[in-house]
Amino acid sequence: MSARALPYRPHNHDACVSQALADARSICRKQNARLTPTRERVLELIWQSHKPLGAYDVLAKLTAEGHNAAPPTVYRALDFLQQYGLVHRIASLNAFTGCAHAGEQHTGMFLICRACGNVLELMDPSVARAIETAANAETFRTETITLEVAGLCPGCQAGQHHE
Amino acid sequence: MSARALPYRPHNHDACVSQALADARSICRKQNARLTPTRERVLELIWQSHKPLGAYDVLAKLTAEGHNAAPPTVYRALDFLQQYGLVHRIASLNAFTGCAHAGEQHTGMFLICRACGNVLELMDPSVARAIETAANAETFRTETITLEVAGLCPGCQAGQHHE
DNA sequence: CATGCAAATGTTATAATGTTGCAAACTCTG
DNA sequence: CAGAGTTTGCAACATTATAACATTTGCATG
Ligand SMILES: [Zn+2]
Ligand SMILES: [Zn+2]
Ligand SMILES: [Zn+2]
Ligand SMILES: [Zn+2]
Repeated sequence: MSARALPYRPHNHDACVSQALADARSICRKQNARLTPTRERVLELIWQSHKPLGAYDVLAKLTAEGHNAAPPTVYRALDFLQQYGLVHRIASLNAFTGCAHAGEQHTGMFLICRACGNVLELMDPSVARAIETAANAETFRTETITLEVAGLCPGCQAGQHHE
Repeated sequence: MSARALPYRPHNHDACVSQALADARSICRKQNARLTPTRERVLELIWQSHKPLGAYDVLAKLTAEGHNAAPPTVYRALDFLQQYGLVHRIASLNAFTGCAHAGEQHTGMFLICRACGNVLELMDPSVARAIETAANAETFRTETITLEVAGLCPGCQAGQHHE
């Protein structure tokens, strides 16, 4: 057995967040994209949760800390972050999660625990290949893949629901 | 080359719809589920379009034909139809489409054309297997899979956008 | 047939999610 | 600094989905 994936066991999540922000700054710098304070703060808020955050969750957090924000503030920041591959939108949850493989070419596959709400992003080339093959067989030109798996994470299978 | 899949070429779609309704009646009868007039009409409206319909599209059609319907009317019918595997919800579109393999055990994979809006539902065991394998490797217990591929259908790759 | 229960529907209101349009402020460049 | 392009503030609005409660319907049973 391999060790449990990071979101499923205790760890210094502040370090994850710092790393993600550092990566984001680097990615944006390379592409001359402006990671403005609001955008960076939204990214940070999203990373601070292992569970995907809804746009209005983010909005509430911004408002709570005195930021004068409206829905477009958040949606624009999220659009930017998605565009540069820093966050993903989880369609089945109407929520957003930090990309665990920012900068790398990948097709996100999300394992979403229905009990604890945590999400693990996988990068599995063989899944991506199988999907491509199936689409090609129909002469379909693939552009974006939405792959979200709902179920029970290791922790919650045992009944011990964790945060 | 195999022939194009059904939605991508002209065919007698009325026959598709009739068949789908007949199947639905049979499936419901077997399970003692009541395919009431409203539920059946919603299923028919959804099948009559190769493009997924939003709940409010369905509502508008019902209203247009004199049915005294409100949002819950439609959402309840859709919930029922989903429960018995007669329609699928496409999360990335907030819309619903008739299930092309009702009654069969399957993981739906949807090819969604961003140009013409048509959706083709595939049933590909090797894709399902690859996803299961990847999830199992993380000790994740899969319950439901959302797999939606956006891109260009064969017709629209040539530039000839069709209905 | 009358009664009673459960499932289904009607009805109104409201919640949750996402967008448009325009003006003001900011940032970079020459 | 002037001008262009980008980002933000702000108000209104659009779309999607649900809650709560009353009413009706279908069906089994006495
Ligand atoms: Zn990612
Ligand atoms: Zn869990
Ligand atoms: Zn199906
Ligand atoms: Zn097309």
